[in-house]
Amino acid sequence: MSEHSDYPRPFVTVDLVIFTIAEDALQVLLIERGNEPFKGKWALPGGFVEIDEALDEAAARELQEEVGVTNIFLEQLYTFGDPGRDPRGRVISIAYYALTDAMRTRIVAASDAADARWYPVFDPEIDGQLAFDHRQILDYAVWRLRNKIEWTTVGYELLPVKFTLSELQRVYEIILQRPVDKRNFRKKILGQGQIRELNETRSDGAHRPARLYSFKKP
Amino acid sequence: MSEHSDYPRPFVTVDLVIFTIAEDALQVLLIERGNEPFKGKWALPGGFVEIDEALDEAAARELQEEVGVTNIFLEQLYTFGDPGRDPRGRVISIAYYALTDAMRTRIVAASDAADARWYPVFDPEIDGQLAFDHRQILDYAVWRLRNKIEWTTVGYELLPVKFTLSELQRVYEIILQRPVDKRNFRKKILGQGQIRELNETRSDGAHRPARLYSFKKP
DNA sequence: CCAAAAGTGTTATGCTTACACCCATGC
DNA sequence: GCATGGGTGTAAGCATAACACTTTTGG
Repeated sequence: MSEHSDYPRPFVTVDLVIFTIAEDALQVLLIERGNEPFKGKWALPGGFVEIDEALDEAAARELQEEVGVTNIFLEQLYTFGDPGRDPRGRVISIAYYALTDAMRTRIVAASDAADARWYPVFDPEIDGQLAFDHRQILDYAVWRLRNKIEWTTVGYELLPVKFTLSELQRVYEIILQRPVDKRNFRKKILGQGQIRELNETRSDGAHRPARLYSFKKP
Repeated sequence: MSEHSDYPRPFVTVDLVIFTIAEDALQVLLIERGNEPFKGKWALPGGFVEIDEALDEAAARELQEEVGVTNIFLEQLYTFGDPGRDPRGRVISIAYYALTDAMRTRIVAASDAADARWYPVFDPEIDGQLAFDHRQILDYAVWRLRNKIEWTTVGYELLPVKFTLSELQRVYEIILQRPVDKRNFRKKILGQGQIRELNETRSDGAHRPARLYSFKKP
């Protein structure tokens, strides 16, 4: 690095892949674009990184602005910067992904957004509807999430504080898109020692009530 | 994203963690800083992203400029962008890591570099000598490399085209910083089906000559 | 008493680990 | 013939995968 001042400076944004589980599906928050380019298409929420703000802070701020939640799982994913990914100019975007319980969010439309909504990730309806390179970003986020739940405890982040093991198992099945064996699942999850058994049950209709659990925060 | 033109634009660079194996150690390429800030300290090679250049291209170009190699393993690592990481201004850096056979490289000093050299990564000599947040970047790169060699075939990238299994095993031991069982290692590597047995041996002194192998490019 | 989800153990299989001796060569 | 690294197989332990019935509740 020699001298700074004469170098071209691209725009830098953060884009967010915000996942939740709702209606028995993995959902991602998308915003309908109100302006060109890609008017009428759907885009991941995002925004510019302020000059005095860390990248994680920018992502957390966007998260707060878009869905009104703080303090949820948020991790840097990858940085996308192909020239031409945004027809308006050189925009480098640091993508993050976040996991939240759907009930904690309140979706707030962004200023230039005609609409914001949850979209089922694996629904073919979404194909061809994404703006910019956001299909690529979303695919990468799904790939990371799938890997991550196999060897970490990140699945809890999609559920409320108190949950049943069946609910957690369903989260895994929805993300992995394959059935999971009930007994092996319980053995594995309980064996991780990250989950606390509560002295409460939830009665959810005409069945045996399920025991509630919560995640042990470290 | 509303209007572009009125947003602050940080500088964007790529930084490279270039690994090689030499003198029975994992080495990283560092450049002695000739100017303030951090004059006299050692920094990872890096440079600005040109306005019409993809991030991967910028990283590959730096690699070519610094060590004169092309077409080696190069992967995006993480993006570092804390305000204050560079005292000269807001600089967001996309870190990459690369793996190369030491013999393929010819180290070329950068324009403002007093010196460039390989440093042993696990040598305490390196402590406190790194400029900017480059200690953090290096630590993260080592962590990624360690994970990656456990479940991929990336180890080959640090060796010449033809190599012996003992050499490959030593690469693993050096990276993981622990001994590896010879028979289990050979079983695992050969079982991956990514390596071709050559009809050649290398005689390396007063011992039984070792059979040579090469990596099957996909 | 019926329907529906909750809950619970054992066996088989495959993968990972531990471990010790003979082989081929140069000097 | 000796020193040195190259090369080889088997048994034990551990983790993963497959699999079916009983329990508890509301209606």
